[in-house]
Amino acid sequence: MANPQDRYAIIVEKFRKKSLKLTPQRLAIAKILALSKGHPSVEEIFEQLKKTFSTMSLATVYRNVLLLKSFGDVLELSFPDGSNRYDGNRPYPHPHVICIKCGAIVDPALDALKDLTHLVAKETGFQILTHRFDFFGICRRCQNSDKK
Amino acid sequence: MANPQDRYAIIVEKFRKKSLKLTPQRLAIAKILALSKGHPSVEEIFEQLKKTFSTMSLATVYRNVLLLKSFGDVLELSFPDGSNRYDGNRPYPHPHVICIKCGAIVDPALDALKDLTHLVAKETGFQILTHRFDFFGICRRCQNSDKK
DNA sequence: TTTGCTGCAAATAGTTTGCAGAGAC
DNA sequence: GTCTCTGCAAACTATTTGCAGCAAA
Repeated sequence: MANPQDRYAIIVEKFRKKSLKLTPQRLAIAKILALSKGHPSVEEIFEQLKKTFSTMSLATVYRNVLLLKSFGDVLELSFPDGSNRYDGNRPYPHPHVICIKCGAIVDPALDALKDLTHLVAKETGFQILTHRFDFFGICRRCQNSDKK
Repeated sequence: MANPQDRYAIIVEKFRKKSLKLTPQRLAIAKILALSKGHPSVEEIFEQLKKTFSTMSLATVYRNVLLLKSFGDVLELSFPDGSNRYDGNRPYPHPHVICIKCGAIVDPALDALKDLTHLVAKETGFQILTHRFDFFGICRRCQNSDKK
């Protein structure tokens, strides 16, 4: 994983190369996605930016997140309840472990994964382009607070 | 995997045990989900049932699919584009391989999976309840038709 | 007869779109 | 000065809900 500052620089550079305008709103959205340690939702990005840009619009957040997704610089995590959160640090597919109580997301190391992709390609004849591998459960903290 | 007729019988038995009414609509929805070889969407179930029940309502399909999900008799497959499809044959989590061109869904055998769950539980301290493991790619047929 | 289910219509939530003015280059 | 982007409001889509009548048990 690239360091967050680098990820931000990479994204800005892509905007430049594609002759897209570097508006303050766009840069701020990119910065949140690249630097955030968590996995913010569109709503969270919007709330955070309203402090700086009083006229910030949800539509602008949606448009720019879509743009970054299309560049492959943001990974969309879609949850069973239909909500989406975004990862700008590791924009490539990787497994997640998600707490269904508190919403925490952990990224486990799971080296066996690459082999599985090949295995599946071989077995099914598909050309595999991407995947999604998420575990749902209860994190250690929530397990403990249940016991109270 | 139980044979489809058995799956249907199991579901009907659950309705009975829970003192839920065996309405013709409910039974028809359960039957489609249990017997269908594909992975129908709510819309598809609805379209199919309109032929038999001219007054069939989408709300009824949604309500009964929800019911079956809550019993663990139907697995929801949610796609990146936000659409949902349902599997009543194998209602437990299992991997899918999905063609992004034609929408075909294949269920590969993937025995390594159980070990991975334990591995992840150990590494993260989570109590893992369920998971989702989907591959996206292009099926053999669509690969060939591209070449034309 | 009782209770829960269905069908309809309205409500809801998340996301997208059209358009006019603002701002990046 | 040009052309894209933003902000706003309206549109849209998938799903859920309230309610009155209907049907299963």
